[in-house]
Amino acid sequence: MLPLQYIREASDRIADALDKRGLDARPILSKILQLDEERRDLQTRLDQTLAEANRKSREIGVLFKTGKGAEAQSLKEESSRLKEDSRELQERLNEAAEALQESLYLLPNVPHPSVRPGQDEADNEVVFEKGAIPELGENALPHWELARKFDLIDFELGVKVTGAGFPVYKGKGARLQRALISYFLDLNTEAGYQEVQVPHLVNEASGYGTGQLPDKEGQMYHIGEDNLYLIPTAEVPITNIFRDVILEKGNLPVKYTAYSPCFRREAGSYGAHVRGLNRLHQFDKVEIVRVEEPENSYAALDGMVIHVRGILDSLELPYRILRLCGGDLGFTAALTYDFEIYSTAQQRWLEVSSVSNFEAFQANRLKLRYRQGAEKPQLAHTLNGSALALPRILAGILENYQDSDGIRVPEVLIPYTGFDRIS
RNA sequence: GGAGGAAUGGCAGAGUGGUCGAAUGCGGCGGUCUUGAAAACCGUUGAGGGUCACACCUCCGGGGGUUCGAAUCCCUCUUCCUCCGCCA
Repeated sequence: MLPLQYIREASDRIADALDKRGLDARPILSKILQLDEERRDLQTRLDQTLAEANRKSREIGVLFKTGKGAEAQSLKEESSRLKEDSRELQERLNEAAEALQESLYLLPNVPHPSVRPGQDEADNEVVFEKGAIPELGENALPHWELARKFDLIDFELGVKVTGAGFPVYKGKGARLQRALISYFLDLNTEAGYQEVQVPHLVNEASGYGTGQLPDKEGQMYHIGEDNLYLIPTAEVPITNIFRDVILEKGNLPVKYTAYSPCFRREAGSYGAHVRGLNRLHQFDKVEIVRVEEPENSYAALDGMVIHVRGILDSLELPYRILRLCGGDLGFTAALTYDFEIYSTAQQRWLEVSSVSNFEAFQANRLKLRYRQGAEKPQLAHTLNGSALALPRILAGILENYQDSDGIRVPEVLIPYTGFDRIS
């Protein structure tokens, strides 16, 4: 949610920037400005009415105290009348405020100046590419066949226990997965991110706080009986730690990392592109989250990109970095870099990380602020990224590290797996 | 799940109908004193709306009600604590 103050000051610039998303926000913006004015007008009138009523109440109090209770009667009646007026004003104010809120929820974040206009993923810009694509023999297999051949992942068993998209990892497959989680957490903590373990279910307020609600309701699994949602990413519980929080400037930046399973309904996606580990209902991810002061948030974003690059370099996987175009940019993000590794056996790129700056968009919903000394609190900036998402990394390792009779384990992971080869 | 108790400012903790946004203590900030620091003393110290700035309005867990007037009374929800039950 964009700060209202910002919309008042820069609605034209916002409209121009949102064109890059292919969205004409002008009608919504002018409605917001109009509702805002209406709301403020009603607020002023309500305040005046209440001020008058308060004054009379105080007078009545004084009259009673001085034993002139009889004189209070007419004041009581006047006060009652004011109270009735205020009730009506309050109702109209609530309606205006609610309408304003609804309109504000419709508005996505303003793209950063470096974001190009574009329709969809085809218009994303490749800003970096690294790593040789390995030459694999003709009998190179996609990861789902390797997983079956070496008994690493059992997709059918997952179907039996739960349903499609909930694989069972076995033996060295499970161990490799655990090794990756530990490896990522170690690298993140070394880079100054504090490790946290967070709940995997969140309440409604948290869903709103990070922007999954109300826009992406259908993406999350919902537990109706308790009105809780399974997290689609650790971003939700981690960032909501800071809901309704005022941080001291000296405590910024805040850097957290957490491992969590992620649950996504992914309604309506079937077919070859979701085969194997490519897209799951439950997957593992290690997330990094930062809270920054606005002046530093883009430097922080760069730092996160460099950090994620370092992880991919160490795994020696071929990867590229995309700057998302306006049309592909998530609702809450101002700037996003996607990381994709190349799946040699499938001959396609797989997204393994998405690193974003949300500027004040989430902070505004969260009421996440910071302050220096006696200054007025102001909205912080939030950022997050995957470092990294597991299943596709696993897929990439299986495919790119296969040879004629097995799969090598990347050098850096051997201390974590305890074996150097799957065969 | 059953029975009781509680929820107040960064923290602790007063306040049971009338200038209470709220005593007091601790903490924070500023100052006096000091070579410097500590101690002591003085001052200051919640958030949001609104205003050029004031005024003014809202907020004492959330929502609703009674009243001219609610932190204070009533209803309801949530959370926490104690006891019982169940349990990794």
